[in-house]
Amino acid sequence: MPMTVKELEVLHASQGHEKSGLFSGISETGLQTLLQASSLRDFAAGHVLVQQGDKPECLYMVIKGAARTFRMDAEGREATIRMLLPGDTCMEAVMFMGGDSPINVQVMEASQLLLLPAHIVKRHVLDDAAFAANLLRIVARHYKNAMHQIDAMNIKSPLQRVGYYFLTRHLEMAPDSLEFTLPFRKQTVANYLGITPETFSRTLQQIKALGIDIDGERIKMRDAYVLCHFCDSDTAALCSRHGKDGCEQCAHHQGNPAVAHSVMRNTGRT
Amino acid sequence: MPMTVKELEVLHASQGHEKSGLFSGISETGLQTLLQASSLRDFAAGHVLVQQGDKPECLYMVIKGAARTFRMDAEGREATIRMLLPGDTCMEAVMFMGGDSPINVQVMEASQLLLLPAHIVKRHVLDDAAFAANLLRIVARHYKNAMHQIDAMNIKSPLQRVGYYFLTRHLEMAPDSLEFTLPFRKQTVANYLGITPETFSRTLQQIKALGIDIDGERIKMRDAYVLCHFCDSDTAALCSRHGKDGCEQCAHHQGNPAVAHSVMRNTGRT
DNA sequence: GAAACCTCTTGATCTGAATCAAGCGATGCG
DNA sequence: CGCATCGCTTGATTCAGATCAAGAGGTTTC
Repeated sequence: MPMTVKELEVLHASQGHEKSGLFSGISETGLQTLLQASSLRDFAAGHVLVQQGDKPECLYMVIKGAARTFRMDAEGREATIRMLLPGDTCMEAVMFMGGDSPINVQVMEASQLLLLPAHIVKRHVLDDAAFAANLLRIVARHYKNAMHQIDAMNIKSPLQRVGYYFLTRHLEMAPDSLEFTLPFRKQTVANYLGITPETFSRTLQQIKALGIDIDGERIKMRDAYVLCHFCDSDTAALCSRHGKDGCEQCAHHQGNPAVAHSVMRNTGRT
Repeated sequence: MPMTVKELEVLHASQGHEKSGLFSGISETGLQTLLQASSLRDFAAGHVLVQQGDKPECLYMVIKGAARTFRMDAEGREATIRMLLPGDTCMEAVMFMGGDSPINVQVMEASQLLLLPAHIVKRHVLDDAAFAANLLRIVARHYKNAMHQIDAMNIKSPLQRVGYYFLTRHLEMAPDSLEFTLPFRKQTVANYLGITPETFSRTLQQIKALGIDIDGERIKMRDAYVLCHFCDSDTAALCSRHGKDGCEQCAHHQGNPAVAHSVMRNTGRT
């Protein structure tokens, strides 16, 4: 089921917020090949696209709406891996992992997605190094994000997790504004951060005390530097204010004797 | 500093335990190009190869010894991301993330590593789709691993984490034996699992009660099915005993009404 | 327009892992 | 040979976040 002309138009219109770069730099004919094989479909809120254990059949790109990927244990408790907004893709990594899908994918609101069959993607990777490189970049970015999640869980307190999440949200959504919104409902964000909705709620109270106004899903910062406490060396690179005067926190990123020192301990056998 | 003939021999000898498949399926000339540009070096235990914030300069492959990748927060606390044994590579993903390295890499015992300069790797990816596909597979596998870590932290109790870790160790190291060893010292494993050494130690006591004998770093299972409790759908695919009679636990993987049911709740707005 | 529902918030209690603090047994060194 | 060191274990205590329970505010439904 190739796409109709109308659908292609919709897709092109969507390229504006195309963050993933899945198609960037690839030849026009290559793009045509891929799009011919794809289809554009609408899904209702809550629709489950992929379940753990399914064979990965498609790469999904969110055109309109939102989705999430998550894992579930035997008791039915969920750990959110990623939350997707328009332009984001999922299952690109899964199809190269080998074996069945380790994740569930669920549409979170009425959404429109582009579906690209897995066998097409796999074949095209071997034909087109630029496409392969794009996928590599995307998967590497996911991996980076996963690493952040890991150390957030291992290391950070709820306040730090939420603060860091706010910082990345702010930088990604509206770096020039003192205001941004939560792109998902609070319980979803809480699960993504690995805390309960109750704890999330209480943590928001603490955040308010730092000078951030929270009104429903609207977050208003008193000034541009209130989130600097939560900045780390990765994130600093994305922040236009990094190193400026107001950013007191940044002092401890560059030299960071604590790091060098701490790394040097802890040698040892296998 | 290209490799000497002798070093090349060492490398080829090492291909036996080459898990990563970094070079599999690529042309002989391509391989030569890559190896010409690489070097083989020895490092002492504890040596830090990369620190957070460094520019990624090399891809590292462990030939002999062991290494680990980890992140550190401002207070100097560490979260281990991966632990590398011979044949494993690191920094392949980082060089495609853009920006500085979000991780530290440290050699854990006297080790020999292959160093492949980042600019060579990046260039070769665009020349050789097979190489790009190999990298994609490797990074995807890391990502999968990271996802396991995430849900382990989010969801699982220490007992479940350790059990799951033992299961994967067992399947990876010696699927046909009732015995395997911890490849790292206990405090390192504990950190990888996101728990303290004390908790790890206590958890091992619980594990013993399940019929697993722990003598230092040697782990002996009473029978092949004692770890089945910790199996999940991902891991089942690797387990030769999956579905056999002794594997009672597996019953709940196939139908798994809990999963289907639980997924269906939890719809909702953005 | 009232009732039912849903999300989020707030409060009280409980639990389990971190922390603090010894103690044990190997290994290495003077 | 005895002492120090290191990795691990074990015990006691603490405390943060989960859980349980209730309530407030907003939206949908009939």
